[in-house]
Amino acid sequence: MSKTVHQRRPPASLTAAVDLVIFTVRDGRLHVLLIERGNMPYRGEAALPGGFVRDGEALDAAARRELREETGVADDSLHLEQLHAYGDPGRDPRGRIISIAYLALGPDLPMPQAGTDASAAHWTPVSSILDGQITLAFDHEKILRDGLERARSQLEHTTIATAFCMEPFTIADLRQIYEAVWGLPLDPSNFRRKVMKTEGFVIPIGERRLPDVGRPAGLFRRGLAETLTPPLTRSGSVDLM
Amino acid sequence: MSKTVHQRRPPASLTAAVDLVIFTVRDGRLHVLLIERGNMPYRGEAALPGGFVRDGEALDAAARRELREETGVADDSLHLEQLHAYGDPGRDPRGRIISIAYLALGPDLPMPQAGTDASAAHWTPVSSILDGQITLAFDHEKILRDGLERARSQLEHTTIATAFCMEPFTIADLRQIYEAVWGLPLDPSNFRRKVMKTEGFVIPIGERRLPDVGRPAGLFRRGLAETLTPPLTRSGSVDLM
DNA sequence: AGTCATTTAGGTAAACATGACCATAAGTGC
DNA sequence: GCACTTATGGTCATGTTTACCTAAATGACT
Repeated sequence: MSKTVHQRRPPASLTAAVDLVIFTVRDGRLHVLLIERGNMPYRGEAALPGGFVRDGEALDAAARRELREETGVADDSLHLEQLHAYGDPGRDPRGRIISIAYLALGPDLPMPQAGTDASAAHWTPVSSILDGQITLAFDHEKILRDGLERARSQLEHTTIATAFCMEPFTIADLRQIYEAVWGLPLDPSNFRRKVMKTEGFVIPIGERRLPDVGRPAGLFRRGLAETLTPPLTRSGSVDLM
Repeated sequence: MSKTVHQRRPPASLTAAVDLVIFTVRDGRLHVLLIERGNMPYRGEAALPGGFVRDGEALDAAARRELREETGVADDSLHLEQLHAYGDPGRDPRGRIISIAYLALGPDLPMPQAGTDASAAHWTPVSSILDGQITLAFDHEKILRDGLERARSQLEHTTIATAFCMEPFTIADLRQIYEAVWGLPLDPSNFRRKVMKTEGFVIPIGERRLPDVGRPAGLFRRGLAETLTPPLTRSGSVDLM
């Protein structure tokens, strides 16, 4: 047998799609953007937003385009990274479609509702999918779980938690992101110490925000650092339950 | 506009391939398995092993099959994980081919040379690609660099370094894996302390290996743990350079 | 004005982890 | 036995983390 043995079998011809796991944090809980499917299959069911990759279009570009179409948000203001490729035969009843899933993180955005694809989109608490209240079309629950695990891990090692925050933000805002994504309460004092000690994580802008109640909090914007050394460990939690 | 706006553009029809970054450690240096291409394009040049995904074949299955075809190694003895999908138009002159790259880690295997695809395969020091001595076809150098970064990161947070070792192995064997992948010398004493302290990383089998020179070393096999808590940091190195 | 609830901000001590280094153990070759 | 090599174990100063505690700054309430 020669090296070309697998060339004898015709390569499968298929279609590529991108699916997006778009996370945000609203009132202390992690939400994901879901759409209600307007076409068969799974018509009327909840699914991750996504669409087909076009001719001559790069994967990242397709993901950016879908993100823009689904959220109406300017391109570069959201964090977007490739998550995983899903290509099991039979994952889509329409045929052989492999999906490149992307993870997007953003602040709690005003969702444009009219005149765009986003009209069918809803922010949904992630917990309501994890506990089975809502089921997703295709293999989208698996994709969502993988995206959640990636987001949780990224918070430990990188500064992307700031992508969830609208600038300027307070240390408490940032802490709520961690608590929502990890599902754990954190000690405010220790959290602040770790964040402040990491050079370039957040930069004070010298102003303060007056809350409804309590002492005013210092305001910050994102720093230039991308990686956390040392990492923020998930273990340092307070057990309030 | 309705949700189906993007359905009007025909989805791109394309071909999917899997490419493999197969790492091993030989005499203290990290090596990657490369093949010499037998067909156009890039005929005669070095490339990562890989091939097309077949009709009805899952991505992971295609990667396993290629791994077996290229190395002649039993399926489940090597660590295999999906790395990233590469789909830029123009990355392959033959047409729109998106490649799902996989990362494989294994011990220094006896490579079957005759009668298989592996006849064109060679273990190549990763350093000789990074410093430009060897150039790779397609975008395979980018894929290799991504795979290397993934492997380096995985060694910090997981126990997959044991996948590089033939059982039973010594702590020094394991340390050499870390030194080869990270490209850093580590303190033997401190390394041992960290490995032993992590519950379920390695399990002593009570025997010892007689080396050519030096005190006999205790032998171990893989434990059940998959994650390292705390992580093994890359910083704890001895500067011998 | 004074008190209270609330939240931010900063500090402390014990436990723990780390890095650099030293000492001893257990083999081989001479 | 002696020199050499590698494995293994320990020490110690230093840094980090955790679980707290205290103080500061505000609005609400009386």
